[in-house]
Order: sequence, then C-alpha cells, then structure tokens
Amino acid sequence: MDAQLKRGLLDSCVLAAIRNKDSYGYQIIKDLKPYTELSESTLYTILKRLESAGMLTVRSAEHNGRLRKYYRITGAGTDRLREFREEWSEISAIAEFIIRECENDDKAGIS
Amino acid sequence: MDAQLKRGLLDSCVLAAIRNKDSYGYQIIKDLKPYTELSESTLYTILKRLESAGMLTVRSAEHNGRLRKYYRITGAGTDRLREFREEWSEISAIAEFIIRECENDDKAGIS
DNA sequence: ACGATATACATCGTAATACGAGGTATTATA
DNA sequence: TATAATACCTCGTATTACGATGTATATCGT
Repeated sequence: MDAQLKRGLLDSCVLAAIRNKDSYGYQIIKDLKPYTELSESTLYTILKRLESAGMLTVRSAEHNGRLRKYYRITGAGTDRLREFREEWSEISAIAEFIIRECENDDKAGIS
Repeated sequence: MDAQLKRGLLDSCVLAAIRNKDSYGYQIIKDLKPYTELSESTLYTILKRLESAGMLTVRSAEHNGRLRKYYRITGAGTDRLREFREEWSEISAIAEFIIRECENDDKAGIS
C-alpha cells in the first residue's frame, strides 16, 4: 500500500492499540497486523515520538529474562484520539469527493 | 488540520478535480476549496509531480493576455483514481479501528 | 489616476515521517 | 544445532505539504 496515505494515521493507530491495556512493541505489531503491517523501525520511531509528545509513558519490566517496555496512554493521548476522530471526518469528506468522481465513470459506462 | 493526514490524498484530489473537464491551477484551487484549501505552492508541486508520472498532460493557452496552463488527465491518471478507491478501503479500515477505540470510551462513560 | 485585490504562473527550503537495512541478545522449536 | 521467534534499537533516505517569496497582468473601487 502507498505509505503516504498512512501518514499521520499510524500515531493514532498505536495509541488505539494501547488504549485499553498497556502493551509493548512486539505485541503492538501483532495486534495491529490485521489492520496494517508496520515494521519495527516504524513502530519504535512512533513510540519515541509519542513519548516525547507526552502521549504515553513507558515502564520497563523483565519477562523471562528478556526486557520488555510497557507503554501506557496518557490523558493527552486519549485527547489526541478524540482529535483524530474529528479530523478524520474532514479527511473522509475529501476522499468521498475523489471516489465520487470515480463512480461517475462507472455510471457512464466508461471502462 | 494535520497536514500529514492529507499525504497521498492530494494527488488523487487534483486528478479528481480535472477528471471531467480540463482545468488550470487557479481554477483547481477554487474548485477544491469546499473540500480542502491547498496553497499554490502545494498545487504546483503536485501538478509537476503528476505530469512527470504521466498522470496528466499540459497545454498552454492564452486567456486575456495572461498565460494559462490547462491540465488534462491521462489513462494512467484515471487508473490511479481507481487504485485510490481500492487503497482507501484499506485506509478506512484502519481509521475505523481507531475510531472504534474512541467510541468504547464513550459507551463506558469515561470522560 | 492609483492603490488594492484578483488572477496566474513559478522556485526554494524545511519539517515531518514511513520504512528498509542493519545491529544486539535471549528463548523456543524442529 | 541451526532456525525461527521474541524483543529491543539506530541510521539514512525518499516523499511531500507548505510557508515564504518572486514575477506579471487585469479589474475594481474611490
């Protein structure tokens, strides 16, 4: 898929993934796989960014001798998710305009 | 609005704007204003990009002593619009996942 | 007559970000 | 005993939306 279309979407996507339960990198990737496959380099960049922006907090924990970093969403993070919902209605309106143009073709029978 | 969310959307948006009739820069901006306000610098970058990619052709014409460059969509351009429609259903699925998480809050009555 | 606004094009630099390539280390599985 | 899975990380690059800025003509109000 065109990576550009996902711009700005993934931050909120990661926030949504930790919305109801704290989670860690590897788990987030698995949870999001049905929706979008994001690479580790992409995810860790996003997690760093979200942490810097105060959207989530981090806690290190040991699990079977391996390090795990659990991420928890903050109030600012949930606010951001709400903002996303509003912005998305604007984005949808743009996309619907584009798709409407495609459908005009279909109705007119143009291949 | 977050500029990142518009990434990749604007190319298709401009193609949609010239889908049914040839148009020129200034007119495209006016036509798209109800959906999204894009600056001239943004538009001309996009038009150049789409031309290089063979998505549209350009024709110069004089109008009241002023230069106008009319843009016409190509077959590759209409193909691109169809591709967009397919990609958008994937993007929508991601957005719906995010929004679903927001709505869980609302149902639970969490502020 | 003259300034403001609209029309119409263009370039340059910057910030943001998705991702590939590569790295480290442990545990489980075939 | 390899191979995969788990689990973290950094660096560089390509893409692109946009602000700032520039050029030039037409139109409109006062």
